[in-house]
Amino acid sequence: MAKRSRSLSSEEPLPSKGEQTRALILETALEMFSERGYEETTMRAIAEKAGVALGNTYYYFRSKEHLIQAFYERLHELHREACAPILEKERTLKGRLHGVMRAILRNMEPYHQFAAILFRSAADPHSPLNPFSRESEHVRRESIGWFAEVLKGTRTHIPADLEAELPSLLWLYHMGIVLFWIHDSSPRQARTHRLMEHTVDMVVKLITLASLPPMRPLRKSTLQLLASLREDVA
Amino acid sequence: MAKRSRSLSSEEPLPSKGEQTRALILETALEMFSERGYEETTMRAIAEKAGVALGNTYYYFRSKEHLIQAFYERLHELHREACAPILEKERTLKGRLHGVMRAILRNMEPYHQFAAILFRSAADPHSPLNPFSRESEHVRRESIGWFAEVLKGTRTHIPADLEAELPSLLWLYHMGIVLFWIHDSSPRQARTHRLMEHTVDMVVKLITLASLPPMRPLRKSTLQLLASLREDVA
DNA sequence: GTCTATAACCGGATAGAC
DNA sequence: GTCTATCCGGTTATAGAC
Repeated sequence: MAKRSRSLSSEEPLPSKGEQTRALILETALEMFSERGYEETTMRAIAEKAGVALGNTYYYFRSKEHLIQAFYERLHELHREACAPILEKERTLKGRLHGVMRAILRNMEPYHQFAAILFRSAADPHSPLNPFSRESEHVRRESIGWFAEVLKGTRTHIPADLEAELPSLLWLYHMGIVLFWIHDSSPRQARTHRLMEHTVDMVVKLITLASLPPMRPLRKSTLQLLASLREDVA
Repeated sequence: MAKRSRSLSSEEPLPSKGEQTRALILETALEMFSERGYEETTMRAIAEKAGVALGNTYYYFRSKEHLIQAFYERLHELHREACAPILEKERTLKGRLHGVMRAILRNMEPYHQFAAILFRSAADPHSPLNPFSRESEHVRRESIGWFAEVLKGTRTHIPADLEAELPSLLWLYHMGIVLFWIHDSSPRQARTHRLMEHTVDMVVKLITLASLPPMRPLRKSTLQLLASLREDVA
């Protein structure tokens, strides 16, 4: 998260002035949000602490909500880093799914209080933060990609029709767990972890069951229902 | 929805002046919300159209959001009226559950656009509109009560342990459908209706299955998990 | 307790000059 | 890219009338 110094010849493009200012504003905002809370942190205060003019913060972030969008993307990067080693180590479906889910919950833990705001906006179909929105599409696609990885790395046999649909379904499952997590006021969100562990078990059993040849008709008709429900969530 | 005239001797308490003013403000606000949208309707405009002073709207509604809370309660009354006849007529579990769910979706239909705002706030664990909040407790309890009614009126045998838990679970199921509904942009929310019809079927089959004697151990352990997850959602 | 009128505060957002 | 000035609307405050 620390900004790399400008010293050198790394092959990555060096941050332009604008990128630096943008980063400065974002850092300042996130820091203040977690210290005082979202509502209590005014755009004016962010600008002042960051040493820029109010108008300038709006040059880089279209609205206060967009600062949260930026936070969301950063959280997503944390998830990416946390999931990669798990997907290299674990070889069972259960181990992989459980590992990924636990990593995600752990990453979010410091932001539990603050995340409520994120998901308030996320529930609004018109907000850019809505997980189904165009703005969130990139993040969503990549997340779904991780769940595809979860499936690919195991030796569990899964029929192709189901395997095509499962990544989106697992992503949806993970959103459900996150929704529970937001409302979970137990210490360190222990309840959510319990729910997650039990449901991961159930999900894995269900996948195994649904992959059995005799289940083919039921599986087909269920997948058909899903197809007919899909908007462009993919 | 029309305000009864003051003419008479009905046994209901006649609305006091204050109640009339309150109702006037609420009617005006809801009308404007559905015409122009929530964000576009200012408190000043509501007050002006209702012919009261701005301060007076705040006398009756602590905030703009509380106007939505009032709408939520009104919607709940619509649901109550729509569900009662269904629970008198239908005698099968499937018929009752399906009827109730369809009635709820139909009632909400005119407010699809507008309901997004409601649920944006509802997703915030700190908002009074959150379905798990103290302010929503009365409405939630009554809703859960309807689902208890759905179960009681059938001849389907359901073991006591499951029957105790089911109303809350069905309520949760119904919240899930509503969540889908909010994000459903298909004409007349046709997708949601399709989802509802299929899942009502599945839920009924699942209940029947879970009620079978051989399922007792699995049922018990699942109910135990649920108990351990419960905060005070009841 | 119900209501009016008016002014002010506060903070998110925008316009336009440099 | 950055700034200052301004707008706009939710909310609050005040002082007084019925």
